[in-house]
Amino acid sequence: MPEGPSIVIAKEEMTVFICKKVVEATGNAKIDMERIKGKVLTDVKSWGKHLLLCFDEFTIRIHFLLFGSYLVNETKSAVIRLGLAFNNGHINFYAASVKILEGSIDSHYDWSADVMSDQWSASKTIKKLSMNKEELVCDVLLDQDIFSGVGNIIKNEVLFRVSVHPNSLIDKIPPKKLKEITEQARNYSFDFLKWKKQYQLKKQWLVHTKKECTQCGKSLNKEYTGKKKRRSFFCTTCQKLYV
DNA sequence: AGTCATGTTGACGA
DNA sequence: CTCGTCAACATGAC
Repeated sequence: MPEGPSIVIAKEEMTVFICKKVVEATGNAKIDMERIKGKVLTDVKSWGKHLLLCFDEFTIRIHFLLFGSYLVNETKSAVIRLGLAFNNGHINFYAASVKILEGSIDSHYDWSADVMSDQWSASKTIKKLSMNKEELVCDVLLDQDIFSGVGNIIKNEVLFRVSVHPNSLIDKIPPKKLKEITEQARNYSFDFLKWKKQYQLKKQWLVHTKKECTQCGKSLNKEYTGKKKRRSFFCTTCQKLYV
């Protein structure tokens, strides 16, 4: 479920409930269910991996972490974290992090950081990169304040696309290359969205979980890289290391 | 059947 | 105070 494009799909599935009143709010989430009951869902938004259910004076923030899931107009035999019933259907969330954000949603998020947002800004992203020169590119791509919505799959695929080694230091990557990384983080995210909708995301992976390089045929490296120690798949021949 | 993973937070100690 | 490390959460794919 987790990466940004998947949250966009979730958001799209839930727009049918906009302007509808919550008839019943249930589940074991540690939030005030009574406060939600009777309120009208005013909008459904997303910021990176956050799914945002907006009401007049507050927003329910859903984060699926690694194992979270949701069902629209369906139910499965699992503990419901949050269940919202409307007159035209219902949503169930499972194993997700649920939090209430007070007041205007704009006060909580920098929309220009979200790679899926129409307010996304390449120039602001590059500015943030210039403030993180001592970091490795594999860490920076996973930094949600810089590339909100990018997850480990997108990280690996983007680095392969632009031929950059995950252990490259931001300071040593040429500006033109940094721009390419930034633009591809967004481009790949939209490809991810398209492929996921066609149920052929995995089929499109060029490095993630792969054994051999799809470009040169040599065997790929699998390492847990950077401060974040997330697994990276890369080709030492095709992906240049900037240090 | 056991291992691992599209993720994040908070506790703890150095 | 800041940094790094680790546990915790919880589910499905292989």
